[in-house]
Amino acid sequence: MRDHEKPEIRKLPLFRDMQTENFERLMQAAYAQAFPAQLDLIHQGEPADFLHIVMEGAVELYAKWRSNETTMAVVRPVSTFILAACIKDAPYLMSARTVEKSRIIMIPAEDLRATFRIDPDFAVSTISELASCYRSVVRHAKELKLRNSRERVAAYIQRQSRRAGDAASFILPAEKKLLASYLGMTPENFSRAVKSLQPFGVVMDGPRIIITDRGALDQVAGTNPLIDGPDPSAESPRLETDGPSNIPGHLKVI
Amino acid sequence: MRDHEKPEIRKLPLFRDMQTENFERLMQAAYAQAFPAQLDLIHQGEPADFLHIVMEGAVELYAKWRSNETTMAVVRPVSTFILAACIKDAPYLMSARTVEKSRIIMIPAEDLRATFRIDPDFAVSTISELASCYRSVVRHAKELKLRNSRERVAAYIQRQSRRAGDAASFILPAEKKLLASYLGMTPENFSRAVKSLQPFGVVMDGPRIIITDRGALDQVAGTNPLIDGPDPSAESPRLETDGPSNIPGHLKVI
DNA sequence: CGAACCCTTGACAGAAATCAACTAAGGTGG
DNA sequence: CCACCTTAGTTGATTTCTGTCAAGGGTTCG
Repeated sequence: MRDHEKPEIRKLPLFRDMQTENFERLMQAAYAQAFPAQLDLIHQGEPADFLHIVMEGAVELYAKWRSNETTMAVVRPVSTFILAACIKDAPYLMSARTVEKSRIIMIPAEDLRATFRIDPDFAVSTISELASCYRSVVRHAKELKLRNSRERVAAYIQRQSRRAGDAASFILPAEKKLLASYLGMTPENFSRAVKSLQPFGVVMDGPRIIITDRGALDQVAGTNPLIDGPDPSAESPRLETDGPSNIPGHLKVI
Repeated sequence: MRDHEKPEIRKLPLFRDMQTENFERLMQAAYAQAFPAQLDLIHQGEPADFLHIVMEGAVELYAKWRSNETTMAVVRPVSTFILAACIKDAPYLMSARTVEKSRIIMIPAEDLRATFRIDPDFAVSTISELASCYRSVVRHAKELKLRNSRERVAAYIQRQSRRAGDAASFILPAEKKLLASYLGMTPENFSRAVKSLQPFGVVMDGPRIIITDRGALDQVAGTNPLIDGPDPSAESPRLETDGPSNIPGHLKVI
């Protein structure tokens, strides 16, 4: 593990409050490794042996069934993933592959479980992290069930713009087919959905999205904190609330 | 609270391992109340004040957006619900209403949070409970994204049969329109989906489902523990694994 | 008994997936 | 450096799936 990485991990909400001694022990048991793009890290169904942390790059969490495959999330630095499987000592429900060249740290699940049993502060942090993950997936499921594909795309654009500080223009953070899969539609339909938002103030120029009429977009997107997550401008220094959804160590939004 | 209820709550995985003193204190702060059918208990967006426990009856967790409404889960005795919102001290992401006449116990969220900070065993139980909830929603999202409506219905029938001890026949545990909403389709389509399974060994007679050809049904359903949950026949006395999905205190499957 | 309500069925409309064709961009190997 | 190949993305045509609307049978409950 590189020198600068340990303090970065220590800053994550999950590890921030634990005892230094326990943190150091966890880190000693950890492995760090670099992977090229498009490499499979985890297969769904395998036993969960390691908690993973993305230090650089990006990792896609996806699921397969028969011949279908769908993206469940994309994890960016610095964040953990597949925490729940490690805790339950159960098979991974999702597979993971690198989207780009990535640097990953792996902490043995066994050590993790041992640590939250002896370190109450770490246990509390784990509770908080899991509750956030849970709420994140609930939002994802709500979005899938309540919005149609055009509304999902509109809301997604809305969220990204908001994350960029209410920017009128931003670059899509991943390949469009990946976004399409995350949003539960085909690449073709993603393309069409964006195009159909043109009368509502959305223009796409290659990887760039330009919002020309936010009011009209709002109208279609119907953004709602109970689906799209809390407003990142609403500062929430308290641990008890959902953190902003793209801060290091927080949620797995593309 | 009735005399027999406290020991029942104590048996839940969430409360089983905590210190007696802390359990007693939590119970003292709790309210018990009976509600008629179809009564709203919780509205999404409200601050999470109480952890709820269903002692009798059944509670539907649902979500609304614009004019759409969808069932996210049905909780049956004895189980907790909306744990994550309580932990994060954040707004409920889902609403809740009674399906039938129900008896509910409510534990102030504040006391809950205070308790897992001072009782390490309770913290560990909370971690385990949350991880289970998380995995449950991930499965739900996977099912929605990977299976079409007929496959979802087939898999649902498969799960219910398995839960009834691989029974060839069972009674649907809720109104069909509720099941349809949970499975992400309209009541009309649920009806048609079941009918379309007739050539694959499924007959519906009112509220009763009869499986005449399990092999054919398996073929359509493609049941998979990574979507449908672990096999309840696989006994898992260890706390670390996902428990059977309909045992008291465990997951929110209809 | 009437009034809801649930469920089913049919007809239709709309949404989304699939298939096919084409462009553009990026990478590879000569 | 260029020809070639692969891949992402877009668009159109078509099929399939799903939702909507409407009607009717059956049941429950006041």
